[in-house]
Amino acid sequence: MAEKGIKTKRYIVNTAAGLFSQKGFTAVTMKDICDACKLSRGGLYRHFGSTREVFIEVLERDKNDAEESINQAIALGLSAKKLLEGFFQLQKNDIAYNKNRIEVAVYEFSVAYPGQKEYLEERFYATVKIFAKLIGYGQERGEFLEGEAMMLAEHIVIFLEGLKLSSKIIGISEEFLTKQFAILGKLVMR
Amino acid sequence: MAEKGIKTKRYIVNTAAGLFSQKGFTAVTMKDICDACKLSRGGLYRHFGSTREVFIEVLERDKNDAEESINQAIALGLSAKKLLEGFFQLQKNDIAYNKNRIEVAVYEFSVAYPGQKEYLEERFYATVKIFAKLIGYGQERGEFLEGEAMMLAEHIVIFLEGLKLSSKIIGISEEFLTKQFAILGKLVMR
Amino acid sequence: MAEKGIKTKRYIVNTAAGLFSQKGFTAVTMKDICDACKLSRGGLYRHFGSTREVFIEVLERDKNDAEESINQAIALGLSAKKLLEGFFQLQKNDIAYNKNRIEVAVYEFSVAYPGQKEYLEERFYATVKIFAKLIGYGQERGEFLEGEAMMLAEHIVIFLEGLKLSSKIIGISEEFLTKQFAILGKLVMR
Amino acid sequence: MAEKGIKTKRYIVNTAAGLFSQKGFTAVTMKDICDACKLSRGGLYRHFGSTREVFIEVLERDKNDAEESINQAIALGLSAKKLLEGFFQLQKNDIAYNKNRIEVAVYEFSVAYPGQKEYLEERFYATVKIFAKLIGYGQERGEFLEGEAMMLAEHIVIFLEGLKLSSKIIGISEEFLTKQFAILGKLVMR
DNA sequence: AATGAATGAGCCTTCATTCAT
DNA sequence: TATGAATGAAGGCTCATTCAT
Repeated sequence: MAEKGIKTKRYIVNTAAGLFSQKGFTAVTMKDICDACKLSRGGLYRHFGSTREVFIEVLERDKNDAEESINQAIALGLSAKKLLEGFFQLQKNDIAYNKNRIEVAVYEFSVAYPGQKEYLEERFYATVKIFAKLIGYGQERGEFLEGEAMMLAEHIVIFLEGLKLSSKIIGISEEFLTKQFAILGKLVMR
Repeated sequence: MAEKGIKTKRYIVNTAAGLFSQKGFTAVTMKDICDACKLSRGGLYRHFGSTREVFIEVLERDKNDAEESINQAIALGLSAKKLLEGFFQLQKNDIAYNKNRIEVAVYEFSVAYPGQKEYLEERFYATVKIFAKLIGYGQERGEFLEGEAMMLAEHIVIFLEGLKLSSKIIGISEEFLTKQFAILGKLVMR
Repeated sequence: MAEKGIKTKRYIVNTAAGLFSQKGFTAVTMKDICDACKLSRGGLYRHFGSTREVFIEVLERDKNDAEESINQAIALGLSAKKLLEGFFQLQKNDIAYNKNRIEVAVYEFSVAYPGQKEYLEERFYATVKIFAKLIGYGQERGEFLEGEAMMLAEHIVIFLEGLKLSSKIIGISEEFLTKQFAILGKLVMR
Repeated sequence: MAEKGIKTKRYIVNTAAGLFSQKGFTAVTMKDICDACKLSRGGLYRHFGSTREVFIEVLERDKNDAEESINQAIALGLSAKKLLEGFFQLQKNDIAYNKNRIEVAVYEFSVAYPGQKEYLEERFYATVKIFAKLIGYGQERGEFLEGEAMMLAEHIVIFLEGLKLSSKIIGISEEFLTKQFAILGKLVMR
């Protein structure tokens, strides 16, 4: 049965995701992953041949399913403002609770494997497009200010990356996050 | 003579700064620095005992001398708008020409040496304060919109970190930078 | 049913023989054999516990059935010259078509398992004896030159080993082989 | 001073030559060489990056200086018979005292690094040429039988390879060697 | 100050081998 | 019989670090 192998693989990816979030890409070794998974060397290598392979799988796992949810919301005619605020709330939680901050690892990865740049660029723009769609939707409904939706979306995504990066260095409170997202909101909303 | 020693030290720091910018902190080894400096093991160790020591020296070297220049500008009563645009131009150049993007290395460093967090936080806020001062000055002169100068300054610095990070992954044109800085400007200027 | 098991075993031995011929003994791993046989680890281990076991089986398989054929030929009173030339032709084919060059693997095996030396020595002399018998037969019939048949047989076998070894390193043409075997022939035949 | 490094390098090559002679190429690991040299891992790697590098150096070291000695002998007008017998004596000693039997390692090496085949072929023919020269010289002086000197030389070299190979598997006495070399002599000498 | 030889620790990777299914 | 997951040992390789010169 391949069942068990797939389970182990999923388990490794989940465990490794945590490591990459904490320590970045370069600092995580196959041994770290072994230890974290309580798996022997050979056991790990049966599933992944390098941290590169594990990392790619982590990115795949995280592939945004946000797009779908936004399409649904738009189909239902929900308020763009509410939607955007909902998105911001998700990000705030991720940052406040230290989840999903894999951005720096992604950067390190792009340095270590320049050949993967296109893949990472695609990943960046996938997120951008979701925000752009949301902003365009808000503009159509008259809820948001006019402006180039794409540029604004890029601005937001870039700011979020900076925020995730900085949050590892400076202490960040709920209040701080609220204020910063309010600034972001002013750029978009009426 | 200590003269030559100081020169060598400066040379090592400059060379290492390039390495850290390119490869981050973790990926740079003492051997890398030896090779890049064309210096023997013993030669390097005479000056620095670890990559940590070298890195701190790199950060010290980069300590912002921007504060001084801003104080002078304020004393001279120059336009806040011009000043801010000048700052932005500097950042644009740094990014466009691939300079000074040591941010990710700083992050990695903070993970590797959590004990240095305060030092890094201080470094972050040093930059923030410069922007805050500039914004406050512009508000006093009525050139800038009202608002919490500190928060806005933080927003700008965080965005810049994100931009420096992203610029390593996605291709960034002059035009792109101009538009993004324009968005930033709208947050501050009338 | 043991039937299928025996078939699989034979299949493994045949496949492994090719590997040993190509790569020698030491360089072949159980994993190599698994892969070459498209068999799982457990599947292979059911039949053989180590490369040593597989190799011995390969040698057994190759055990010269030449002896029998020579006895028959002698009983029939065939020409010794023709017989020897026939043998040489077989060897030429083996070398020209890259078959059966397991000699070096045998050597490596003797280093890895010194305890098997007697077995290998026996194997060597089995071949020698065939040639000796053939030479003795030719001498009796007056077709061959006088001389110590045993020594000549050893000489031939040693030369053949050298030829098989060298043929892996230097390019060897049909013509080259013909000339070399002619030299060998001169030692024996009138 | 590079002095010490060169000494160590030479020492490693000499020590490794013994290992390769005993165990062949594939079975010798970098660790084996470390242990045999009583050198740490890093210490060995400072000089050689792989067994391949060490092995090539071993072959270089062994590059035949026989050519020179034969040229001198010919210039002095010495007896070809005596010379050939001298050469044979050297080979007998090497085999009897277990020296210099690196032939199988060479073969294994050629399998492991097919790209080095030309180099090895060249090495083979260097030895052949020495014998060919000697045989040609003997023929000129009327000491040796007529015949293609090159072919005979190849025959001798191939036989020697076979002998070195076989000597690892079968027990070989002085007497045995004397007889075998006598057979070889008959091919050449009057 | 600087060189480069050497050590030893640590991670990488591949296998032989076992075992539950 | 056969599969493939898992273990642990062994060897490869790279470094930080020290030291004699």
